Amino acid sequence: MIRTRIAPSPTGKDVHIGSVATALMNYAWAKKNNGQFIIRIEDTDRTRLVPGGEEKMLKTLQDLGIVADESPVVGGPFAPYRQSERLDIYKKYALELIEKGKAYYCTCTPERLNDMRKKQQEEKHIPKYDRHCLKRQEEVKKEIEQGMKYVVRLLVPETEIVFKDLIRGEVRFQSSSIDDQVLLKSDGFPTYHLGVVVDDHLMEISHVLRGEEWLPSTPKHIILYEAFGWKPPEFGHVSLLRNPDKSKLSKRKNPVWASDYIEKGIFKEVLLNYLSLMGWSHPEGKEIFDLSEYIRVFDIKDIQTTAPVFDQIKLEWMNGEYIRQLKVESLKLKVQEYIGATYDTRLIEKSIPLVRERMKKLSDYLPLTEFLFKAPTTYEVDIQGKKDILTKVVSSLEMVSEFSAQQIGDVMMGVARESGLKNSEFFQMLRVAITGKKISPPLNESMELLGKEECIKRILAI
RNA sequence: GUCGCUAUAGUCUAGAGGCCUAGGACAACAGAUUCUCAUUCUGUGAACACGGGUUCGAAUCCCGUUAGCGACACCA
Repeated sequence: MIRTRIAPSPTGKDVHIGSVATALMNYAWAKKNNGQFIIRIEDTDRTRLVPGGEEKMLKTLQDLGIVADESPVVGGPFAPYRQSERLDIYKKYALELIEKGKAYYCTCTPERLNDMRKKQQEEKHIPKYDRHCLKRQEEVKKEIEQGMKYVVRLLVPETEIVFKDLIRGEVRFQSSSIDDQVLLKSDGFPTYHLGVVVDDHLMEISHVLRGEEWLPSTPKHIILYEAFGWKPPEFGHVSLLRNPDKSKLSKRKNPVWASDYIEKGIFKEVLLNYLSLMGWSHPEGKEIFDLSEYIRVFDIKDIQTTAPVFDQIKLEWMNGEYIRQLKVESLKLKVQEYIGATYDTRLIEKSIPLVRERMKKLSDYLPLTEFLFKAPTTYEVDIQGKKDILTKVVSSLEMVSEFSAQQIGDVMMGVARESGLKNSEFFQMLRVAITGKKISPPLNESMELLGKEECIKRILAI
């Protein structure tokens, strides 16, 4: 049985797009194999907890269509799915390791640890716990009985750890470079390492696809699995998304929350489609495809090892492609939902065909069509000197019987010819008079939408 | 600093020893269509990091160098 999971920490205001990318792969792998996809919340760091972060994260994932079979919201056979509610479990397993001699108590203070590391750094040694407490366990136990704060540390054995990464192949580490990891913190919460191993085992996770940043921690996890006598899952480490300068994607340099993109008017399906193309490509070279197709053709063995730069330009191009595929009615609904209910429905609907080719994202709609809802108050070009021509425009417009784009165009061509201006000059002047801008949707059609009266009013206002 | 991962155009990628005078997409540039912008269409420039091997033959395999990134917490 294939069971995958993502284990995000609610330390941000929403789900990180990097998490969305790995969630997508885990989800696809589970669904492709008729398995289950699980969301587990790893909220063991109380100092970094962001209020509301978990709810938002869970909701976004749900909205994106990455739906969990088991999670804190829907529950499941291995509940609870929130680590802060599983404290007893971690404690029990930490004690089991101590009994087996695979872990030990430590009462070293942060101060002592700091001093120790400082000294090690000065002597150019790698900072590593000196096992001060390991040699005095009886003493340490007494200290604990007297109420002293303590942690549980993993006793890292002297060995070589070799494992086969699903994406990178064989990877080996010497355990001598690994510190005796803290497993249980002095506040009774587990560290990531304990929590992730215990839960992945208990929840019967078969495949762990996670960010490359975890690769150096994997030997620690394997040591833990061995200490418990458990079979580790398959690991696959996915490359990290990058900023344009190739550093790890960060909010200082890039929008990183899924909601940043949704709020800009990037479609959810586009975010998934684009993210799926980070480090993976469709076997037929297709760029545009939906989630069900992705699930059908996705395979872990096709995941690339190089770390991709997240390119907003290409993301927006893709969104534009989706926009142009939409029917007028569907795009209208999306636009309405995006801009709110205060705009004239009829105008929105009529304007969609005019701007559909010009939009890359929903936030492009309003800047493009503002002039339809409101007369311009400023003009990008000074057309005061063209008043005599504009007067002729007005009288010609007044005579148009059927105020259609076609008729308006015919009549305006006539005025343009008489005006002595080049077509481009004439129409730019008229465009500015009507819209205030040098660039706009097709002018004749726009004028038709505004109606004869409004057009004349706007020209006379110059 | 130590350990690890990675290395095809500005970017995303195809490529699993001969099919590669390296393919596609975004971006750029040029042209066509056009009342502007956009769409659409056509075209152009642009890459196998470097050095050694292995082989009849290497973008593809091996080693080294360089570079980038990541990890070295009572954070995940």
